[in-house]
Amino acid sequence: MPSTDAELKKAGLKVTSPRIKILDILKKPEHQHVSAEDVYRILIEQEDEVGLATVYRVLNQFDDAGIVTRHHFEGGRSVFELSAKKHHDHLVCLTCGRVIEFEDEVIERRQLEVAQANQIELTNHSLYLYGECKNADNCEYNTEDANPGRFGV
Amino acid sequence: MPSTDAELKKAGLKVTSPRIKILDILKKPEHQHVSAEDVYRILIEQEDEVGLATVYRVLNQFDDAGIVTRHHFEGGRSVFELSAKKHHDHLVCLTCGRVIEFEDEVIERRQLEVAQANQIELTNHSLYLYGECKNADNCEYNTEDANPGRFGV
DNA sequence: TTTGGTGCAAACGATTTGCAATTCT
DNA sequence: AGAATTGCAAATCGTTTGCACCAAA
Repeated sequence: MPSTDAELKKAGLKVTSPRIKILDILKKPEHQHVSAEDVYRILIEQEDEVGLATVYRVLNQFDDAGIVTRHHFEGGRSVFELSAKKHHDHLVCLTCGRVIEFEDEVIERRQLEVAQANQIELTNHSLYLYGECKNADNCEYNTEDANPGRFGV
Repeated sequence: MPSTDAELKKAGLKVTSPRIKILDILKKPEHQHVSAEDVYRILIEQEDEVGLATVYRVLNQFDDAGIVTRHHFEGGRSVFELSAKKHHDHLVCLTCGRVIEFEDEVIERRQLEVAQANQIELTNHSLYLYGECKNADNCEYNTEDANPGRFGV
């Protein structure tokens, strides 16, 4: 895996302090799905002074460069995620906000067939499943990771 | 099918002129997927004076009442559609903005299985397929219905 | 040095809200 | 009458931009 610096260079982006910090944040497993405001808040919490506008700009550049993928969850705001090596969809718990990634061959194949049947050349798709954890134990609600209401319906 | 008036009453909403006009617009087949601004524009075109704020309020009330379903297509703004008698997903042409509704048993079933496997009680889901019409002929781009860029990536 | 990047504040587009005037029941 | 609804303008929210200043190559 290339270093953060190398990744930025490869994307044709100058290696700057804000970009390094933001990319490093996105790389942390606990920050798999964050909004621009989330990133901004995290930066402030770790005492790094980066303007909100810069966060938006950098995130957009990362999106353009293919470093991150932008998602439109219910609720309006954009959520970013490090571009996965592998395609996957999302299962979101509406109670605790936990996001589970999954991939289903059958669904993927059917999507292509549906598009085909309608004479459409599929360029991309988005599938989100929303639900609630069956056992309170599984549910991360009340956990420090919990972000209740964030994906509220 | 109940009259517009009856539907509003059943939803516990007072029968007012703006609500009747908006619901009637939503019922037209050519307005299956419209944004609040779309509705507002249509109202003005047909010489009906209704405030934009009212359009938003009414659309939200309809959503709460289950009369319409709100969608979050790529691009930010919300698109509303008369609640379907039958569940379906969407296939969107990014070139002409045309929206094709479809339903696929296999996909539906797999979704439930995926949720089940992850101990999540599925409450709802959203699946959007984005692509481009294969033949320029099929593509409604340049048609009066066309709304290019509206769903642009 | 030269080109691109950054912060800040103002600008934006979509949507919501406070409030006084108006309309259903 | 009395409660719900509307219009308008001001307020929000998430996001983008103009511009003077600063930093990487």
